[in-house]
Amino acid sequence: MTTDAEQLLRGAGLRVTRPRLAVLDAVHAHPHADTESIIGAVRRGLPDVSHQAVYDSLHTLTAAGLVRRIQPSGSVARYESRVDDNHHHVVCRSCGAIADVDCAVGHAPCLTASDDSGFRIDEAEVIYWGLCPACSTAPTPK
Amino acid sequence: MTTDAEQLLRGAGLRVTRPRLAVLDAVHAHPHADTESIIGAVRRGLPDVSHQAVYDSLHTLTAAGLVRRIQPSGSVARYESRVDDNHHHVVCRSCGAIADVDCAVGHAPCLTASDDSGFRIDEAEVIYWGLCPACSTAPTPK
DNA sequence: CGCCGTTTCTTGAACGAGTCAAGAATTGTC
DNA sequence: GACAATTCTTGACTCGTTCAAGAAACGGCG
Repeated sequence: MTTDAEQLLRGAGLRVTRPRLAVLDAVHAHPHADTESIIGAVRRGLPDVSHQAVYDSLHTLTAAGLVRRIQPSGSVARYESRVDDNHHHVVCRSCGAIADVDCAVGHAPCLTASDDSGFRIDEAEVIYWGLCPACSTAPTPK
Repeated sequence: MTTDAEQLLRGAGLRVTRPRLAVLDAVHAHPHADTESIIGAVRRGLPDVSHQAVYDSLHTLTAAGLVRRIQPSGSVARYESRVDDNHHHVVCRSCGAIADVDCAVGHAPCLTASDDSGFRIDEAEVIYWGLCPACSTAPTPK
């Protein structure tokens, strides 16, 4: 496992550091986790990492395209390791649960807007809002 | 104009207050404005409104469906008055500019996920990421 | 194998959008 | 007009995230 992560980092031209390896593992192990959860997961194997190291690592990994950052309205930043496979997310309005959804309309056509206003579009991000199975049957979150 | 806004509020079963009217006007006048801009716009006509009144009004109006809240990753909350017409947004990665885009695939089919994981989906939100015309020709944001 | 320059991490303070809470003012109804 | 309910004002406060300075780790080189 560590070897995997190490190769990913080297492949991206990044230095291999303990915090980065741990962060990469944590994101793989906990898809859609927020930063605080990732800090917790990282510290299980590396008790003394600073929160800042995790923030820095997440930024670096995101910039390198090794993890993806998502942030639905009203939520804190979350991270996942599925990248470059054109999938989207469903978010529960009630409990905030997130699940993956493959692209609705085939391969990657979501990238086509009807009128792009002159923008050079490079990514289409889709978030479906609704209620997860649990909240759907048992309403009234509060 | 005020009459319009007043009818919208009454139609939604909301009390008609000066701050709410001003907020509604401001959102109509400045699509995709963030909260701070809206506060500024509101205070041009109503100098003594508290920021809290604006926050409250925006929440109420959003809950009533009179305005829509959008919040692209890394941005603060923004509001717009186009509701219920199934349009999406393009966001410039460089300068943060936002433009409207009509639904790519016809009427409202974006609401169909390929596999909804058991969620009861009620809305599909699409954000296209790219570079606006200005940033596209003049690169290097920094 | 050990040194060196660069990058990354630690520590701790700071920031800003947004929220909470208590009391005063306003709304709409009787 | 007066009352109950809602909304607004004021001001403190939270929480995720960023900033900044110095210490430590990384990896290329001899």
